[in-house]
Amino acid sequence: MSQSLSRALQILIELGEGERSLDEVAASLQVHKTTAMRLLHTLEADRFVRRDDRQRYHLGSRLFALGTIALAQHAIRDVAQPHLTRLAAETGGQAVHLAAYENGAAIYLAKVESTHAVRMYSRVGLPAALHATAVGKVLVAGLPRGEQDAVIAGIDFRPFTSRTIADAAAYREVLARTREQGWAEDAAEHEDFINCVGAPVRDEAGRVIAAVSVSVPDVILPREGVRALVPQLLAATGAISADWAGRSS
Amino acid sequence: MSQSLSRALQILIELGEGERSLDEVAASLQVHKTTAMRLLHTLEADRFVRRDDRQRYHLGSRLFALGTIALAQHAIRDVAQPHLTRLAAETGGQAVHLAAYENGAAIYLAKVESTHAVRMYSRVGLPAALHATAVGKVLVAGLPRGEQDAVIAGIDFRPFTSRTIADAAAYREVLARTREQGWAEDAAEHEDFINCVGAPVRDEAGRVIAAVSVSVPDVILPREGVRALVPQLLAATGAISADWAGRSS
DNA sequence: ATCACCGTTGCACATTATGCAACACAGGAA
DNA sequence: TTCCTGTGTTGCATAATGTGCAACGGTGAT
Repeated sequence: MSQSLSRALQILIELGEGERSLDEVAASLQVHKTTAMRLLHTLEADRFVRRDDRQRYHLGSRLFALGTIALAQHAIRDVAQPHLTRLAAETGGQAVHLAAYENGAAIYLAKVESTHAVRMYSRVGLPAALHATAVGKVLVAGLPRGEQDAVIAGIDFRPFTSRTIADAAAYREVLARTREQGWAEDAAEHEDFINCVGAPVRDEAGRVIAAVSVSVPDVILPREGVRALVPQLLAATGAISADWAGRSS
Repeated sequence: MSQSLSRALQILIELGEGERSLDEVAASLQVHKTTAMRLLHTLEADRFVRRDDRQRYHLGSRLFALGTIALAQHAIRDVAQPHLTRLAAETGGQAVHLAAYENGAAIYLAKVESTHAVRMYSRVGLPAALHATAVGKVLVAGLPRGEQDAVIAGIDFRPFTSRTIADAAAYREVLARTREQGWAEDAAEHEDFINCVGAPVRDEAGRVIAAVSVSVPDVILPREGVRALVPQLLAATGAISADWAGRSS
């Protein structure tokens, strides 16, 4: 692992929280300001960061240039989008998400915003906890056995709510049930008062390549009401899977 | 400047052109594969790159997570968007762009696609050459004197077409004219058969903070026809500037 | 089973990243 | 205008990390 590079990446992540001065970056990294400055200048040369008139550092345009490409490289998004939109409409304007597994997390690739006033917070690009979300459970349940073991071993079972799964044994049971029934739920495990159901999108060989979820706050539908949305969810994921298979051949 | 970091950033830029294997990355960087691997693993740990089942490397989700933020940090986009859309409609469905200066280039922040079949290629996040585009000229013309001299000194006057400005002296004349008339043009200097006009968006202190352009292929409108769009362009940039001032106070 | 290819690990040392001291510059106050 | 403060920048020496080598491990095809 490269220490300099890690530091530079931390700078980028931190600038995602807001602009910074050289001194602030150096303090945050716990390095001398000269060290921070050289990293920042290197990042600036390739437009990963930019400086304003007052020498404040911001994220640069290269991030959105490459970000657009990175997102477009997830081709499943284009295939899924119309189905996600329809699913959102069919379920009464609930929030619908598409997510994929990446390096220890479920990453949101697409979303259809809820039309309701009360909603959950999410953003394309943000990771969701594998042990506390419906999409996370679906994605881990769909991993090959060896990879799944490695992933579970790396999970920090930190609690989001009093209902969050607390250990690997309980998680494995949930994964087994997810595989058996073909869908998963998050019953106020990630966020109090919000229930989700999720199901897998598969490629033509049956491998899980993404997950779709519907999220509903308690005030709109109780848990049983959210579970009642599973047939529509499964129809949508089935349709996406079929379209993906049709597209690949 | 940090050599390791530069190498890592080159990896990201290259992955923007498509997936790569470890060997391909090492060959491209001209380093031993162990060196490339360590950089890739560091990038992977923070989700700047991801690996697929076949050990191919791709851009990671952190890029679109941070990219979204980076673009949103350009607050002028939100203010300008409705005006860009209207300008595009008023000019008969031409391509309209919003750009800002960043580290030696004009960076496209927003665009309204042309509704015509024949159009120019551009993408949000991509840099445009300062010497060959209307937005480039507007942005450089609006820089403070000292900064402008430094920027011009750094320009590589490479030709895009036979009409591209070829040296700093000619460029300075064009900048002077741009300042005087309040707009600039690209008369098939960036791309054969495409003419553009551009004008500045200013903040309440009169500083140029962005540029707007209208681009039209010859087959749709000849150069004089594009110039005839300048009044509408100026009305739009004036309105954006006013809205920006109103928002800042 | 063997082979070829490609990713990974451990080690030593070559090279670069780092911090220090000094300097330069800009902005604000007197 | 001058002075002071704060912050970014430069040059140098050396400490530390990045690098390449050799060997190994794993996978897929024959």
